[in-house]
This record gives sequence, C-alpha cells and structure tokens, in this order.
Amino acid sequence: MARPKTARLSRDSVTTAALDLIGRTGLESFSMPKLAAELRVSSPSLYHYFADRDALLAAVARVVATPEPPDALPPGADWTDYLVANAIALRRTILAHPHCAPLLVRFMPRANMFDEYEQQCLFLAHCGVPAHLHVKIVDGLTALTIGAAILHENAADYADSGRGPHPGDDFPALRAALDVVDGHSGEEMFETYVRTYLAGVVQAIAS
Amino acid sequence: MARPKTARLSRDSVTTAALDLIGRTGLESFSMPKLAAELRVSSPSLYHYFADRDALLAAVARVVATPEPPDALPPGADWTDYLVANAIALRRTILAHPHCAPLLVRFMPRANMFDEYEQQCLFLAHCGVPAHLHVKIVDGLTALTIGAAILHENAADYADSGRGPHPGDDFPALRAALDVVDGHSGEEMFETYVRTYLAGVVQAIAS
DNA sequence: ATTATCTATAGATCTATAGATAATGC
DNA sequence: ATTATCTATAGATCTATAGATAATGC
Repeated sequence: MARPKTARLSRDSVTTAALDLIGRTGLESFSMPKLAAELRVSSPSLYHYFADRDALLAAVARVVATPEPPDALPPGADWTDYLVANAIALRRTILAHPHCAPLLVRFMPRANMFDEYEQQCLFLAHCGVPAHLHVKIVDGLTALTIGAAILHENAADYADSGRGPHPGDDFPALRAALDVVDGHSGEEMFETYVRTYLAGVVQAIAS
Repeated sequence: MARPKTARLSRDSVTTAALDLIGRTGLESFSMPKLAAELRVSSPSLYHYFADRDALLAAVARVVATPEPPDALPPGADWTDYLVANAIALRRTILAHPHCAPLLVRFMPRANMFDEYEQQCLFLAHCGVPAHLHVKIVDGLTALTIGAAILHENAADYADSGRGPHPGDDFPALRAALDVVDGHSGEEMFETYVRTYLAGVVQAIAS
C-alpha cells in the first residue's frame, strides 16, 4: 500500500476514533494496536501523527474538556443564565464521552482552560460582577460541573432504572430523599445545583 | 521461605502499600510485580489476598473515598457547619492520596456511599431541613467536593507557586481575578465555595 | 488439612523503532 | 525530497496459574 493517494488518517480522525473506542471499551484496555485495528491501519502509522501514546491521550482529553458552544439564551437572560448554560454545556460534553473522565484528571489541558476562564472573567466584569467574586464563581462552578459529571457516570448505576444496587430498606432516609426527585433528569437536578450555587453568590453581592 | 511464622501480608497492608505506590508513581505505571517488589514478596503472593488486580484497586478506591471523621465542631455550630466539616474532610482524604482520583471514577464504592448519604439525610431530617432539599444538599455538595479535589490535583501546577504555566499577560482578567485570592489556601477557597452553595440552599428554605 | 508463601512460566500483550516503499510536489 | 503508509520486530512488560514447600492448628 505504501503511501495512499489521499491520506487515510489525520490528527483529528485519530483523536476522534480514540475517543470513540475509549467510550465503548474503556480507558484501561485502550492501546495503539487496538486503535489501529479500528482504523484499519497498522499501529506504527499512528506514530506519524502523535509522538507517543500520551500525546494522543492528551489530544483526546482536550476534546473532552472543550464544551460545545451552549444553546442560545432566551431573551431576558441575565449573567447567571449564561453561566448556567455554560455549565450545562460542559457537563454534556463530558458525559458524551464515557470513560474519558479519568483523562481529565491526568491531562486537563491548561492553556485551553485559561482561555475559557478568561472569557468568563471578562464576561463577569462586563456584567458588573466585582472581581473578588470571579474565582469563586468560575472555579466553584467548574468544580461543581466536573464533580457532577463524574458522579453521574457512577450514579447511572444506582438510579432507579440502573442495574446497580438500590438504596432500599437499609437506607430509608436516602430512599425518601430520592423519591422526592424521582422523575427529574440528571440534567435538571444539576441545573438546580448550579442555580443554588449562584443564588449564594448573588446573596454575597447584595449584602 | 515457604510459609513464614507470622504472615508478611494482609489485605490491609497490601491496600496501603498500593495506595502509597500509586501516590508516588501514578496509577498508569502500577502493576502487581512492582507492588510485590515494594513489599518484598513475590507477585503471586498478592493473589492470595485479592482475586485479581481489579479487586485490589477497588479496595484502594474504597479507602480513598472514605473520609476521616471530621474535626470536632466548635460550640454554637449549626447544620451547615457540620456539612462544611464533612466536605472538607472528604476533600482532604482525596488529596491525601495523589493520583488515586481516577480510581474514584472507576470504582466509586456504592454501598459505602449509601451509608454516608443515609447518615447525612438522617442528620438533615433531624435538623428540620425539608426532605425535598436533601438530594440537592447531599448530591450537590458531593459533586462540588469531588470536582474541587480533582481540579486541585491539576491546579496545583498553575497556582502562583506551582511549576506549570501561569496565566500571564495573555489572560489579564483571569490574572486579576487570581490576584484577589492570592494568599488564600486551596482549602480556604474551597470552604467559601461550600458555604456559598449552602447559602443558596438556606435562601431556598427561607423563601 | 489448611494456610501463606515461594519458583517458574505460559501466554498475551504493548510501546516504539528501523527500514522499506510508493505517491506527491517542488 | 518529503510524506504517509507498510512490514517486521526488539525488548519490556504484565496478569494469572500451576505446583512446590514449610509452618500452623485441629
């Protein structure tokens, strides 16, 4: 085969295929030969696009940590609505790539995050939110979002429909608490968490 | 050597050594032979205590997810202080075991968490907090805590004292925001996040 | 008889490099 | 000359099992 007329691979296609393979089979079992088989190429070909395995995984992590632009806001939205939409978008992106969350811990792409954080700080300043609250807002919401996404990957198993163990008679108080929120989606619950946090921030501004 | 007079290993000692080895060299490079070398035993000996590698890692994850009992509360503390202390204790436990956070994503020990959640729900009920807020409080705070711990493992590198890249002239708004909080520890910042969230919850109760 | 160790190792990987090859573009 | 693929493979693992061995406890 040697060199084909048009390239069979690209950094993008390799990254996307890795994302998909990890999503289906997990990070633990990921390897270059398996990814190559998926792409119908030999494994050394992958090293043409990435210096080594870690470089490829870092590229995958960057995709996982980069949210799609959030849905357009309804008219009358204020700055808290913008932050809510942002958080929901990031959560969706993480959940859209199962088994990739551990990559965030290892390769959280800093420069990328700086961009994101800078934008949010600029936005807050523009809205008249005092600078001493910016870190609390941006860092706090990021933590809440990433934590919620990670818990979700696990919690899916003990939600009512999940296959995992259910908190039954042994945990009556927990059972009762969960019954109250039955019927609400994880994303709906998450949105209330984000709004709760922002309500706390707004209160700090007011007082 | 055959069988020694007193056992050289135990589930506990193996788990602790694994925790320590992972903390020093990372989860990626962890293997049974390396752990065995650390413990001065042959690697098959480890299989006497754990059915396989995953069983051992699950035991490690359980330790990482089980917080030390929080510090005693000062007199006059209310239920929010209790939750703050709880969150800080969990965060400390996760940070005390570097490189283990990815294990939480894979092996989050469900039964263990149920216990913890049940206790918190009972406590909230006892304090007169309405049941419809329990999930928002317990799940929201857990997400915030785990997310903060995970971000910290990365963020340690771009704090002012860290070795990683700094948000410099390219990110003036972020730079300004970080300057405001300079001198505060990660734990102090985290406590303000938790109190902010709880302030939002309390507001919901009042209104 | 059971337990807690050992030695030896089968068998299955994986990462990454060396070097060949044919298509492309200057 | 450079690029994008290939074949072949060195070398280094790792997981887990089989089977031996000596101490313990009934």
